Amino acid sequence: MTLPYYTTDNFRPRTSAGYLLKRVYRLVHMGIEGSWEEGALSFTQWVVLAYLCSGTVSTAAELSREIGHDAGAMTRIIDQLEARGMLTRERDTEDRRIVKLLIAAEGRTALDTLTPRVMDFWNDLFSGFDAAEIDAFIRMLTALQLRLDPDAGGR
Amino acid sequence: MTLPYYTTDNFRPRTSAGYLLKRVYRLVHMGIEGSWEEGALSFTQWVVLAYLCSGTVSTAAELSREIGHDAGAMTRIIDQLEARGMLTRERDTEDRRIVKLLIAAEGRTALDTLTPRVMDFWNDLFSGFDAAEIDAFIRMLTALQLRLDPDAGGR
DNA sequence: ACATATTATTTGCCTGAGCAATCATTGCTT
DNA sequence: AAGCAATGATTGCTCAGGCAAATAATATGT
Repeated sequence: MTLPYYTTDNFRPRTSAGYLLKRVYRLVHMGIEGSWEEGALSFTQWVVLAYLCSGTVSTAAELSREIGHDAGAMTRIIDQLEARGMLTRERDTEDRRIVKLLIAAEGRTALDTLTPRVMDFWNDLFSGFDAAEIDAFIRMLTALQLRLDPDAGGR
Repeated sequence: MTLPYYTTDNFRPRTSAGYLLKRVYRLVHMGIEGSWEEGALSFTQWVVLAYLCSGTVSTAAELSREIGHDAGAMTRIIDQLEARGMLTRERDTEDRRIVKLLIAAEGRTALDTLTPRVMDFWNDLFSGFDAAEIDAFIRMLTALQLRLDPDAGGR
């Protein structure tokens, strides 16, 4: 049994984990997307394409579960990507509820351009820290995620 | 000069820091707000009140800078809090551009109820980790924030 | 003093995400 | 086989947040 981390004395908005999580995420998100040229994909669209390309998911439902994104909103993101020729929809023949998503050539070239930029952004941000620190940071985030959403690991 | 952390081989959406940051923040946000009863403040409204109560900020502009929240949206949050009697606006007499925000008794009682719940949520989430791990996690978040927004430290 | 730049606040507009409802399809139960 | 629950995809609705413009007041430079 460990002691409580926060007490009335040491709990301050500025140094609280919630404030920092939100702030860092937002700065990263805007930092990455802001460096892309006008007319490029949005960060969220990139995430969807990257998941699709990784081969771990192939439908809208899987994507929304995996990313933790609303299914309705996912439909619209896919609409946009389809309209831009980044992917195609194909009704599954065995289970006709399912629409399989197939990344198109256009989508692959977009990924080839954008993914290295995302990696560079993170590598730049992480430069100066040693790998053990970063590993610990990511392990902590993973552990917190798992505790907040026990299903997350089983997927 | 350190080696790049991410390479084409090890960079996967699922284990990337961006995915984890977003997911953990969202789960925390919804976990906290979801545990409050119907009709309570929103999490964002609580954050604003908590900052105000801490005494480190006293105007809308300071709040939006501090929290990293849009100034226009901040006006509306303050509108809501004012409408619910949680705070009052008072035009500054020396610099008439400024509207000083004063937390009301109603606001203090709301904070007295909600703030311990937020602390409990975090303490619960952090239980099982030792303080050194949590410290390292928060130090890392702080360092990343500072690197992403160098002005953040000076405030 | 006067013109210009900056800051604080507010408003309108637009986009994107969450929620609930709907429809089609499949799986399960009896 | 029929009924019912569960799943996948989609749509309309609503709301919150980001952006840009407008307004008012103050600071700065010449």
